[in-house]
Amino acid sequence: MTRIPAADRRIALVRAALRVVAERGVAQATTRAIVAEAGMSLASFHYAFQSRDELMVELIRHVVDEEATAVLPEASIDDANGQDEREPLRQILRDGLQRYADHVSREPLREKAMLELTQYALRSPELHHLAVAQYERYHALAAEALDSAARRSGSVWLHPVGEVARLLVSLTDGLTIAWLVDRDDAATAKLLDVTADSVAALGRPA
Amino acid sequence: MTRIPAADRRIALVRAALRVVAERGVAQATTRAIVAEAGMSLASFHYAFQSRDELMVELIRHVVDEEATAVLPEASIDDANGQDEREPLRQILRDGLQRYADHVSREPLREKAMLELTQYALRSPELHHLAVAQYERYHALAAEALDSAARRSGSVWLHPVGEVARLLVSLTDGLTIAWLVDRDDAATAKLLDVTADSVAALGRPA
DNA sequence: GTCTATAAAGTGATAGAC
DNA sequence: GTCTATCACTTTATAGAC
Repeated sequence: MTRIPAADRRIALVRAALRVVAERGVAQATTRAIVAEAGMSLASFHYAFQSRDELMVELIRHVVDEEATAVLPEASIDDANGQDEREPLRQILRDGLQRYADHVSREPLREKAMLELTQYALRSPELHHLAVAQYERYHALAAEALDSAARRSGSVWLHPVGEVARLLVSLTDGLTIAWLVDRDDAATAKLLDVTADSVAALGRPA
Repeated sequence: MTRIPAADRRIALVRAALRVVAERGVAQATTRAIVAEAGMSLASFHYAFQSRDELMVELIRHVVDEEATAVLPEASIDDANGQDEREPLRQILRDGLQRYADHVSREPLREKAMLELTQYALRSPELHHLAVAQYERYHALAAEALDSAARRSGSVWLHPVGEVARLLVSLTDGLTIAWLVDRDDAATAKLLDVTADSVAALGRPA
């Protein structure tokens, strides 16, 4: 049972589409631009996908799956070193935010693409549920990271962790937009300080 | 010196364009859709504007000017009643956030349009500066509101107010996106509580 | 399965009558 | 100034040869 070529083509086209969306935006991600990026003919596109919309659905699914692992890889790794030395909650948050900010400034086009794809999904009744799934995923990941941070610092959250998670996701979305607009690294660094302070205030020693 | 008709037409077209963008998105805001909304012929569009891009520039300028007054009308009004009775900082913040959230849920299409227009501007070198101006404006307005909140509550901010302002703008952007995605009013209400707590932690009694 | 060629519909912009 | 008609181009999608 070898993998059928159509499936491979779909994957190649989705990846090409993501590159085009990142580089030039959703509006410029035409079928022609995508097949050119993938090195295929236009007809091959419609052999693999019934329509451009069908590709967009798969594209959004794809980035939701990927982004999850790309943005927050800190939750699990630092959790192994038991209860030996406790970092302050504020510092753990600051470090995590820094990792996120580094990710954004390393791949600004990708983050721009994520935001555009979310809004694209919000404009289509058929795609809206994909945006909902995307943000459920974000919230779950943020909650995990916050749980881990509380454990490692010996703290507890004063609000349900899901509520703090929604705050954290809102914060990261907002700071991403602000940075994409003005690319002000100094302001972002200070913003991370302030953010770490304000979120850390939502926890207390257990 | 009566106002020349072309100027009126430009205003009418900009307003029509905003309605189209809000209802159907930037991608669907074609010249034809806009003139239909404005009740004009296609040729009249190009009599008033050289190109669609020229209208988009004016549209973004227009919404930046308007949004400023629409979103944060609280800063000045409540400031008049001197030093008689002091509200707690946390409560002032919570009320302000509630006003913002009410605005968003009252005009979700408009907020969706604002976000789309920002991203549209971010994709064009010629329009990028408009997004920068938009966010400078937001940050200035947020700083004003935070100054006012500190005064009314007899508090001082532990960080420069500009930094807290950037946090506040990021927060509102983020919570707007989250709500546009899942329309979860209960989660948003709790988010506002958590947000007010965390931002209030950045101030202390003077 | 993969191509070229083309259909069918939509786009921004303009010409030219009035 | 304002319209209708149209140009030149791009888009998604398909037909049909190979």
